[in-house]
Amino acid sequence: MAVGQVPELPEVETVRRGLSERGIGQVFAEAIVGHPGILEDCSVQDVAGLAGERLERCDRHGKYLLLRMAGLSRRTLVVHLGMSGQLTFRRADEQVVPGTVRMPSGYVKSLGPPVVDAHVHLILRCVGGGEFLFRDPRRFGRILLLEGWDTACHARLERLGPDAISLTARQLAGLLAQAGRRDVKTVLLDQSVVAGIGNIYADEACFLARIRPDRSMGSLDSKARLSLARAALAVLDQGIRMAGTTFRDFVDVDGAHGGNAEKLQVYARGGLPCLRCGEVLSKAVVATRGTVWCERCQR
DNA sequence: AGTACTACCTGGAGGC
DNA sequence: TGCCTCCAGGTAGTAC
Repeated sequence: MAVGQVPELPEVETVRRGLSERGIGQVFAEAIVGHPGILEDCSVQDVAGLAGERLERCDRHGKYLLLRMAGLSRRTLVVHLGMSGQLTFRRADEQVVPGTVRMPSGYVKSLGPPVVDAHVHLILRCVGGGEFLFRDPRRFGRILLLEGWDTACHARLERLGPDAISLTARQLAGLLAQAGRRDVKTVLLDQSVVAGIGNIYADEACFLARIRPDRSMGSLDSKARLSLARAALAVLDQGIRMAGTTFRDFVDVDGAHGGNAEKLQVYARGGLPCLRCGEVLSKAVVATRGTVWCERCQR
């Protein structure tokens, strides 16, 4: 079966944590754009102007990484990993060799060296050696450079709803209640309702909550909405603890794969038996996305 | 106004 | 073996 890999909230959070460990305090010596098409509302020259800037902190809103620059400019380099984006860091004195690393959760990840090829669209060289690499074969990723730390100044970020894991289950359930009569899955994927949920975690949340993804959100009572909200937060939390889901491309800043793929209950399992009841899992297009659910478990 | 659909893009998988 | 076609999906823009 053809499967994708999508940087959703847990994957982007995994990258953010790695960048915070490896990148904060680094001063950029040079910024090189490989493919200008990934830039949005900024030029190659604008990005080159990052030379001399120091990375002060790394935040995240939904699937967007927010690299905050120190100093007078206080600019923000915004990175969206799109479908296949990777943001890795290579230390100059570091020979990255394939191996394993044990996560705090106990999961052992495999390590691979960052690949440098024609799909690397941005290189941020650091003073003293080392470099950030943005690599994105499908080029759905985007890079923006904002003046200041206020991300609401750009339309793309201004229309985002609150970050999913900043919410309590009750708060999230409340947002779902206001989301109209669209399919449950359509609402979960709508970044203006809540930011961070993509196709994988939407399907997993529906399965955990025992709710069909093609039901109208308006048909859910308050108890079901709360159940769905709790399920969404639970699958996101598990994804973060497992350092993300890797099918093919997703890696953290050190080139390590995430461990969540083996935890998935429905995503990419269409036609296989339900892990809860044994029923053959259904697969169809819902909200214009490949969607898998159990006819028996999900109502 | 709210909702639905399509273009963008490339690598991998499967068919013949 | 190799070529061809199809499929994956996040977001903005367009159409209804």
